[in-house]
Formats: sequence, structure tokens, C-alpha cells
Amino acid sequence: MKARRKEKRALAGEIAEAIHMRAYRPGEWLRQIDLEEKFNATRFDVRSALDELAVRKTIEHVPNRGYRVAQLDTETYRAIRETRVILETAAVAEIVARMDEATIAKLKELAARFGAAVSAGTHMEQSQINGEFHHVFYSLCGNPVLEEMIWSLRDRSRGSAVTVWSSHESLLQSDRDHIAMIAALEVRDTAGLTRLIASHIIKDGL
Amino acid sequence: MKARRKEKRALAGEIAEAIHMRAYRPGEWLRQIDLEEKFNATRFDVRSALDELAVRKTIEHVPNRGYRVAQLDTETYRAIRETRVILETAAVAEIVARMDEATIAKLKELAARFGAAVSAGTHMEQSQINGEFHHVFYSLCGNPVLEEMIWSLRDRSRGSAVTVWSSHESLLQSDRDHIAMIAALEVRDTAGLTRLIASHIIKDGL
DNA sequence: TGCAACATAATTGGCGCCAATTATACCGCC
DNA sequence: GGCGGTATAATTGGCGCCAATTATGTTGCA
Repeated sequence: MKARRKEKRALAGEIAEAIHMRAYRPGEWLRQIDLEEKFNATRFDVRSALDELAVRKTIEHVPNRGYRVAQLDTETYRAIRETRVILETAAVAEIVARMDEATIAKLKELAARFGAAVSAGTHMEQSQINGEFHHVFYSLCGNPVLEEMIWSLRDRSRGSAVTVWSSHESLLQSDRDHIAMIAALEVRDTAGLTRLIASHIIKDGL
Repeated sequence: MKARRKEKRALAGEIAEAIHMRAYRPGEWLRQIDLEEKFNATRFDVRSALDELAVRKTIEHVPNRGYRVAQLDTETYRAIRETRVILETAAVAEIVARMDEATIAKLKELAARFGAAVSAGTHMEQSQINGEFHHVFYSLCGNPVLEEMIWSLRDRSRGSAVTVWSSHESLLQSDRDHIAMIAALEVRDTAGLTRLIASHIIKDGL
């Protein structure tokens, strides 16, 4: 069965998710035939999705060779992190100003769920909850364009040479960071939150 | 004759340029057949280019209706300007630090050419020189990713309701801004340059 | 045994056709 | 004369085929 209609434009997202999940590692070639079968899509859909991801710099296109997962050199990786610091710290001021009890509660819940997922969840659950946490956090800034750019850079960070999710240690670190961020946010410690986020990014990129 | 081979991927850029030149106004539908003839391209190429521009948010895609030039509501426009201020002012510090005599000279030359084009040049010349000026300026920041994001937001600003290039007055203002920017850069007045750029963006968006 | 050139297999990518959908024009009806 | 419904025209968009290109395997030669 090939019951797809709405999935048409979502395929790019699915492939991006797979890359994010390290199903395809940086530098690896993405063969169109494999993707057709894996995602049960037509060749045309696969190509569209690949083109979109290439525009977003998630993957790289080499004429007559195909598409491969982007591999960031250290220079570009540094540039991305610097830009992320600029954007994410700039968002902090607005986030602190717009914060409310309901959102704090939601963040706390997500942080707790992340903590649980770290010890007893799948790779995908961890990533999904983590994404949700950061989404709720940054949507607080009240600037959809800024939020979108933060998200886009976050995606591009995946192709780094430094494997972020590989060790259990970094997951625990992320868990601690989440809690620290909420604490700073609760007492409206703008400077502290800024410092926290900056070091979080510089440290390893997530 | 349809001697095209390299243009394949450049078509999106050409269409973007045409939109930038106001050949197609915000909200206007881009008919694929027209574009085929106008740019002497195949239907497939046109569609690829339109898809790319849609991903970049330069145009908007409506299923079964087609593609139209993005029309920014005031809220989004405000969000873009705010984000531009964040990015472009953040770049200033690095730009001042990396500035050198040769670049200053190049900027002066471009500013002069822009001034000349304002009084006696075509619409396209003005835009091209202006783009070159800003490109040289921001490439100084030494962060390709940051530069690329600045450029991308600058592109998206085009679809604003406020027509930037319409009046001769705003062109003269841009000319004055260029000169003021160079002056501030020359004496390494970081704070002044930051203020200049911020007000430049807030004012009308270019 | 190593290497180069050729043959073969696998993969990408250009392109056009036609169905599905939407806009337009026409005509009859109220 | 206005309005609703239908026929027609225009436009978009899904999809597959096959040529062009690149990778792989093999054979002959030094």
C-alpha cells in the first residue's frame, strides 16, 4: 500500500529526522533507491525532499554523484556556534520578560521527562523531548523569525565531527543544563541565563 | 537557441533578482508558463527554482494554485527587522576589528559609485552596487554563516508593504548612510557604527 | 603481481506527458 | 438585469522513462 497524500511535503522532515537520528552519518551518501523503499515514496518525492534539504544545508549535493549528509569542517562548525550564541543569547532578554508560570510548569515537565528518557528511553524519545523543550523555551521570545533561525542553525549543527549524543555523559549534562536554565529563568536572572546558554553552546553544540 | 547548462541552478537566483527588482510585486502570482518563456527555461527547471525560493521564504506556495511573491504582514516584518538588528549589530564588533585600508578603499569606491548611480543610473545598477557594498562590508566579519543569514534576511525584507526603493529620497538617504558607515568604520567607532546600522534597519529596512 | 584499459552494472538526473484542479466565460433561469 | 450553475479553457503538479554519468568488475599485458 502506498497511502500517502499529506506526507508529500513531510518527507524532507522525515529524512532530516533520520539524519538527525544518525541513521545516516555525516559524509554518507544517500541513495535515492534506498530512500524510495525506506520511506515508501516515489523517486520524484525523494528528489524534491533531497533538494529541499540541500537548500537548507542539511545535506550536500554533488552533480552526477548524488546527495550526502553534510560534513562540517571545524571552521564552519565554529562559525555556526558563534552565530548560535549571538541569536540565542539575544533571545534571552525577551524570554525572561515574557515568561509566565504556565510555561515554567511546562518546561519543568519536559525537563523531568527528558531526565527519565535519559535513563530509560530510546534515542528517539530523548531527541524528541529535548527538541520540544527547546522549542517551548525559544518560542517564548515572541519573534518567530528569530526562533526559526535558531532552529535552522541547531539542525545544521548535527553534521559536526564532534558526536554530541554518543556518550551518556553528555545526555546527563544536557539534563543538568535544562534544570539550571529553568532555575535561572524562574528568578529572572537574565545575565545568568545568558551565560548558561553561551557556555552550553560553546561546550559541544547542543 | 537554448544554450543552458550552468544556468540550471542559477535560475532561482535570476527569479529572485527579478522579484527583488519588483518585476513581480508582493502577492503577485508567478505563472510557470510565463517564467519558462521569460527565462527560456524548461518547466522542470522553473519548478525547481520556485521550490527553492519557497524554501527560502522568498515566495509562497499554495497547492493547486501556484507560487506567489511573499507578502509580509507588519508583524513578520517587525520580527525580521528585529532579527536583522541582532545579527548585523553583532557583526559590527568583528568588522571593526578586521577592517583594513584596502577594504575601506573598496567601500569608498562602491559608495561613490552608488552615489553616482542614484542620480544617473538604472534601477538595477543601484541595487547591484548597493548589494556589493553590503556584501563587502559584512564579509569583513569573518563568519560566513553569520554573513549568509544576514543576506538571507535582507532578501526576505523585500516583500514588505513599505516600498523601500520607490522614492528618490530614500536612495539619497542610503547614500548618506553608506558614507556615515565608512566614516565610523575608519575611526573604529564601534558604538557609533552599531547605532547607525540599527537605526538604518529600523527606519525602513534597507 | 600490479596496473591500465575496457566492458558491464548501478545510479543519477533531465524532461515531457497527461490527469487533477482551479479559473473563466457563457447561458439559461428566476 | 442579476445570479447560479454548467461547460470550457488555462494552469498546476504527479510521475516514469531513458539517456548521461559514474562506479565496479574483469581481462590482458608488462
